[in-house]
Amino acid sequence: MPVISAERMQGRIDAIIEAATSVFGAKGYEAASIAEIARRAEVSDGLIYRYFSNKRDLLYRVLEAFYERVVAALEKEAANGTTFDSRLLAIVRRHLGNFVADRELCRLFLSEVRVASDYKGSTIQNLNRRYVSVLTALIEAGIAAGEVKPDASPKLVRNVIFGAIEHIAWPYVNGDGKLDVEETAIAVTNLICGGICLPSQNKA
Amino acid sequence: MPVISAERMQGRIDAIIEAATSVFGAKGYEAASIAEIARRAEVSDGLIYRYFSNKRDLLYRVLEAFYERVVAALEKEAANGTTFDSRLLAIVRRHLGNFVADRELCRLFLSEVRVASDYKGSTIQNLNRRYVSVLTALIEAGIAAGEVKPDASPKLVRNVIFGAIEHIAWPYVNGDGKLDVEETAIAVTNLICGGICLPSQNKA
Amino acid sequence: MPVISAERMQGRIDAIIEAATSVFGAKGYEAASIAEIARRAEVSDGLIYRYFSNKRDLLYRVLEAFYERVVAALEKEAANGTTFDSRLLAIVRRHLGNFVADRELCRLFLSEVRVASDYKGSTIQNLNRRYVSVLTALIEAGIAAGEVKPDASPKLVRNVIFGAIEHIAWPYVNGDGKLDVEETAIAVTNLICGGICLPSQNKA
Amino acid sequence: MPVISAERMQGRIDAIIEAATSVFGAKGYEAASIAEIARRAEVSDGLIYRYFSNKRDLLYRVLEAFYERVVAALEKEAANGTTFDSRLLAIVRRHLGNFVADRELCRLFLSEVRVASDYKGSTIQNLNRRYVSVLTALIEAGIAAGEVKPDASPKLVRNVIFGAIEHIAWPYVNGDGKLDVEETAIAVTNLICGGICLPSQNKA
DNA sequence: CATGAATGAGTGTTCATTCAT
DNA sequence: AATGAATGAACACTCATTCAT
Repeated sequence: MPVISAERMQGRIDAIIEAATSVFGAKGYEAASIAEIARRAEVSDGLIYRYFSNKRDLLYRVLEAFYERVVAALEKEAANGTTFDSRLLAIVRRHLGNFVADRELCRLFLSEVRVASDYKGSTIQNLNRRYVSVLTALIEAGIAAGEVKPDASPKLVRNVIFGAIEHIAWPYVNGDGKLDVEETAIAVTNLICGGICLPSQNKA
Repeated sequence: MPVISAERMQGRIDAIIEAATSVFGAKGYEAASIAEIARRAEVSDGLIYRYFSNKRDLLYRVLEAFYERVVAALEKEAANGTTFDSRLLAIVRRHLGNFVADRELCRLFLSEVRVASDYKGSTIQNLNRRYVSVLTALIEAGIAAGEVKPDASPKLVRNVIFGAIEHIAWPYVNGDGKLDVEETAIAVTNLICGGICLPSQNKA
Repeated sequence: MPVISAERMQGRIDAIIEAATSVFGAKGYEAASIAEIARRAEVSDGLIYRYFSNKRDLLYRVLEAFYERVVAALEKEAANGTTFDSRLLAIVRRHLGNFVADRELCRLFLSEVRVASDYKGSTIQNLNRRYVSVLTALIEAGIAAGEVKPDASPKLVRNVIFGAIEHIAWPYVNGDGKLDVEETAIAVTNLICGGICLPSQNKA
Repeated sequence: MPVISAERMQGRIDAIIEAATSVFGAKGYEAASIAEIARRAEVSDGLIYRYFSNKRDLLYRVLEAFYERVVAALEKEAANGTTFDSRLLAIVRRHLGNFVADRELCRLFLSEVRVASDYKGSTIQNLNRRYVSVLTALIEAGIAAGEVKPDASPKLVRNVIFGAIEHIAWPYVNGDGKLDVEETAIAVTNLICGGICLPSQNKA
């Protein structure tokens, strides 16, 4: 029988995650200190270790909370739309939009987590798989519906699209340059759909 | 009149860079210690600071040496080929090949440098610009030659291609999975050239 | 609600200051190491940094504790006495006595602090000002009472007296020679009061 | 038979001392580096060790050169004058003047040497003894001539005077405040000669 | 349950000095 | 004689984590 109520406990956890989100976001993982997070959450240092096993775990939980939100939104997004083109555009637009809406958290993910050795096998990686599988599914559906070339590899296409978008968004995420979501989304979608080569060239 | 010959001096520098390459590669930047690098280079700790201004500088110099090599190779590669397709394939193939040939250094670059705050304005960034400009130039040439759609944005295309390749290569670079250079190069090149959508779809 | 009692906390601080006093006193500031101070205080290195912001701060706090004691004693001393002569003698005697009673701390102050660039504006300097102002006030009172020449500059006189005493005490403080407090106090006081020149000389 | 001429050797030594004087003067002993001194003297690091046994020795030689100059000047000064008063004033004036003329070297001496453990028994201390003995001799002469009270202790008087002057000059030497040599010299001399107490007081 | 005092491992960097060339 | 490359010891400070209170 817990001495504090489940609600209060959850409130504590949420407060810590919220504080950690802003401190990690503002300073990065290394430069952030548990003491500062505790202070901001109005909690003692030690309490953090009751709910999180260590600093790294706290980072992951911050990003999990974020990723869950983002995965849900993408999955919902994917339910809409009729044609392949429009649905692809919607996914690309939303993915790009995430970088703008949550720049700090995206930077945290790209620079501190995906690149780290403990990423493999983590909950975050599983969330990432769910996230990207939305696009894989769309492509498979596109093939089935005859909208996408039957010999396209869904996984390859998905990697090309996400890789492209992240590469394009990174300078912005890293605090350098602007990012026009709509324009970029359309350009990327068109490129992926139609390719860059002139048909005449291929015939020649 | 230097007390040691220029050759010996260069030998020292090379030994340090080589040692640093392997230690940084094996442990990552943070976990690597100057003392271990010095030991491996059979040099005193202090000597490293005669040739490199600090640990960070040493990391950059390791990657600069690598990047210079890679840039030169890509520029040479780009000089060959006749058609746009064949030249694009060559560039893609080589870029992918770099990840296989120098996995550790690529990981170092992707995980410790490109993501870091001191990347902007660094010599490495300039080398990176030279590197990617090879592709930009090819696309511009392709447009001029009527091989590439005139409304293609060379910069966007370049970002999509490099982003895609890095995204695809990352799991391998990070020590997970395989990477079939030839197969991947062809698949990516085809996708970029021809897109994924069936022409009939666009007409509908 | 602190985890340890205020007494125990103060005990820790006192132990650190005491340990620092003896280590700084024995080896001087530079040669003293935080590790040794911590060991002697039976405390971890890190704890010192909870109570003191850095090594320099620790030195200052050691001397502040000392100086506060000494200032209070001098101010109390200054309250006694009737004639100017007797009160001046008491101050001179006490100042000289401090060098004997706390040789190590005096040496620390003279050789590591007063001479340092961070002395200006420090708490120690303020304590020093309070300390010396006791003498300035006495001289002003002496002038007001007609015991001291009306054209004597209190500040100059004060500087001459403290400068003289410190100069005389230094060899002793630095571990060389003896210091007879009473004899010296009387000699200095007489010299300051009566000067060294024979009246007949001045008339001639 | 030396491979270089004695003149050239002396030239080297002088150049090193001159360079050391300015570097030590500008940065203090600790912050000065042998490398910088060597660079400024247009000499190799190693050569310094041919003429000076170590960094500390170099500091002492810098100050010896300075002190020899200053001692000679004071001894010459002391030869002039007729009355005790005028000769005392001249010595006090010159001593104060040294702080103004060679502020950096005086600071070096007061803050880095006189306070150090290796001062005792050094050549510098011997020069200092010669320097102050000029004043002792004057006082003894004053006593012999009936100008100074016969019971005045020459050594005590000398210490009071030098202590006072150094105490007064220190803030200026340390880069804080001004120093009016003439005014201060007169005030100090008068105080020492005549004392501060009113004769009437002593009779009462 | 909560606190926050206490721990202590871990390391980049400088520079006086030496000695092979 | 002169050089300057090479050495290597020495240390304050931080902060994630623990556990006595």
